[in-house]
Formats: sequence, structure tokens, C-alpha cells
Amino acid sequence: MTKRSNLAQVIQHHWRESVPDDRLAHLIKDASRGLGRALQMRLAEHGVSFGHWTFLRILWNGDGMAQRALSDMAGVMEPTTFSAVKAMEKLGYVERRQKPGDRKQVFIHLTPLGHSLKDKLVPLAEEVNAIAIEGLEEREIVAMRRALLAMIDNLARDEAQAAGDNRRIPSTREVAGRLSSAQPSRK
Amino acid sequence: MTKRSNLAQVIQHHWRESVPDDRLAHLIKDASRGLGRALQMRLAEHGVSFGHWTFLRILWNGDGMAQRALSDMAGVMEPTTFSAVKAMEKLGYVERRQKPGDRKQVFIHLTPLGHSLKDKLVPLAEEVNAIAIEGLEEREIVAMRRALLAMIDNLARDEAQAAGDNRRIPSTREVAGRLSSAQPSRK
DNA sequence: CAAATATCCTTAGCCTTCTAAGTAAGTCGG
DNA sequence: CCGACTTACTTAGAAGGCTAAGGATATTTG
Repeated sequence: MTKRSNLAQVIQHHWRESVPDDRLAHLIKDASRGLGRALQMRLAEHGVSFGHWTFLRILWNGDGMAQRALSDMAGVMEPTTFSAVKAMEKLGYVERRQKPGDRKQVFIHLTPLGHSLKDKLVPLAEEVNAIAIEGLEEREIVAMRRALLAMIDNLARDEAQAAGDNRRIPSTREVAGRLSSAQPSRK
Repeated sequence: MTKRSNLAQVIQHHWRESVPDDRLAHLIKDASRGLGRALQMRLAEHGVSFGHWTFLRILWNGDGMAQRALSDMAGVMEPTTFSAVKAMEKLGYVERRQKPGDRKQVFIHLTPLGHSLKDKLVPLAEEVNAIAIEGLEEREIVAMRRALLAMIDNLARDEAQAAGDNRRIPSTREVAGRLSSAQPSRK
């Protein structure tokens, strides 16, 4: 039972609208947190943490990749993947295997239990998505997706530049043409 | 110097595009993290943490509100505000004061140092925003903002309902009409 | 007025993520 | 073959956020 009224949140959003700089960033952050909370609430009812969802959904799409590749696909740093995978291993969702002749890489495989979660959990994400975009037209969503991708590209370019990495960063569209499988092997 | 190529991130985004459910949520999350990182990098050069920015920008717009009101405006829970304010107090950015006759509320005031950060820090946020929206048309940004607000409203409503809070949640627009000052006093 | 209730701040502890730094294992130029 | 990278995983620790729960103080209500 929530003690605080959601009115507070709405007030806050209005207030942000009146602040000239970086409103958009906060709107995006709020939307992200809202989506996160909505999914988290639902996952919790099935005993799955939000952090694990990120990795499970990748693995359902094709498991057996190295831990590092999993990090790349999830868009997080290795320590994040490491601790999540360790925890999921303890929960019996995944197994960490090595290939003979390679003592360096660790390959992540789903267990039957890990696999079985898919049918229960995916509908939850779909439900959250449906709730979030209720009342929006398909056209608006497509436009938003395009705008978000452009922003992500812009920021990635900025980040690379700031890091002194002067290689040219290809746009998402360019890379898309070079990819085919669901499990890019990163070189 | 970044060791990992940003190419990995781009691959990841492409891969997401091919996953049918909850792509939008991940796009929003990525954009949010990208914006966060970009600002964080810049704030760090001035010795300010990202977490403190959230509160400073509210206080610059008018300080002296109770800690709880600050939480509401920042859109975070009280413990988050509590620890941030404590840390900022130690850094000399803010002071926590009580009013005689009220031993309950704690009012947060900026120190001269806290005030002085505004001129240095606000341009950083503006720069990040400018980078992020580069190449986007005003029309697209307005549309995205509207869509994001609608999503946030949808999710807040869902959240309230899930919490068994059956009060009707007013839309942002409705509330906007009831507000006038930059420091809503919450009743 | 006194008791029940609500509100505000605080504490404690967990989750997710990050950076920095360490270790082990492959790879490559000489 | 060997030393110098480079790569992959691991460890340690911190930031930012949350929930749950506690204490203190106001407010409301019987």
C-alpha cells in the first residue's frame, strides 16, 4: 500500500517542464525508471530479479556464448555480467562451461529451468510494454524509436571522442548491414 | 583510453532491434544511461557527482524546501535524498536548518558555494543536451517529449493501481493547471 | 484532552551498475 | 622460444537507488 500519493510524481513532472535545460534527459530517465519498476514488480511475483531478466532474455534468444559476448549484448560491463551470472548459476538458471583447450573463456548455457522461465516471463514484459504505450499511435512510437536511436548514436560518438578514441564510430544503420546472425561473434 | 570498442554497443543495439518484445524499453534505458554517462563525465571534471546534480538543479531553482519536498521534486525516495543531502552538507554545498516550533521538518538551503556551482555546471548539461539531440528536428523532440510524458503517466497509473491505491491519478496536464509557483508546497 | 493516525526523518541493508586493479591465459613479433 | 601485448575473467569497493522498518513529532478525531 503506497503511502505517498502519485500526485507528487505528477507535480514533479510538471515542474520539470518549466525548467529550461536538460528536461528531456530527465523525462527519459523517468520513463526508464517507470518501465523498470513496472517490470520489476511483475518479475518479483515470479521470484526473478530485474537484473537477471536482462541476461535471460538474451540467453533465450540463443545461449552458449562467452561471458564477454554476453556483456556486450547486454550493454553492461563485465563485472556486472559476472555477478549476475554467478547469482543465476546459484539459482540454477544457467551453467558456466569451459571448452577443452580453452581455459580462458567461460560459456554460458541455460539449464532447463532457465529455459522454462521464458514462457512465464516474456508475457510480463509484453504487458508492461502494452501499458506504457497505451494511447500512443504506432507512428509516434516509430518516431520515438528513431529519435532515441539517433540520440544513442550521438552520445556514443561523443563518448568515444572524449575517451580519445578517434576511430570513426559507424552508425547503427551501417553496422546493421554487416550483421546477420542473432549471435554476433565480435570478430 | 577505452579498451573496448563502441562497436560492441552498436552491435548490441542492432541485436535488440531484432528482438520483438520490450525493445522500446531497452532503447529508453540505453538513452538514459548514455545521457547519464555523458553528463557524469563532465561533472566529474568539476568534482561533482552525478547524484548531487539531481538535487542541486532543483535547489538552484529555489532552495529552502523541506527534505521531503525535495525528494518529491527529484522523484526519488527519501533515503536517497537523505544520503545525498548529508553528503552535500559535508561537502559544504548545503545546510540543513530547522524552524523554531517545528522539530520535524528539515529545510535544505544552499550555501554560497552551492550557489556558485550553478554557473559552472548548468552549461555542461546544456552541452550534453545539445550533443544528444544533434541532427534531430525540433518537431521530433516535441513529439518525443509528448510520447514520453504519456508513457510516464500510463506507468504511474499502473503503479498506483498495483499498489491498491484506487484514487484516480490525474494526468500531468490536469495538475499543471493547478500549479503556479516553482515550489509546490504539497497541500 | 488523549488516543489513534499520519508525516518526516533516519537507519539498515539489498540490488544493479560502475571503475580500478589483479590474475590467468592466449597470441605475436623478434 | 620468449618477452610483450592483449584478452577474459575475477575481485574489491563505491555510487545511486530502492524497500522495510524505526523513532520522533504533528495532526486528527473520539
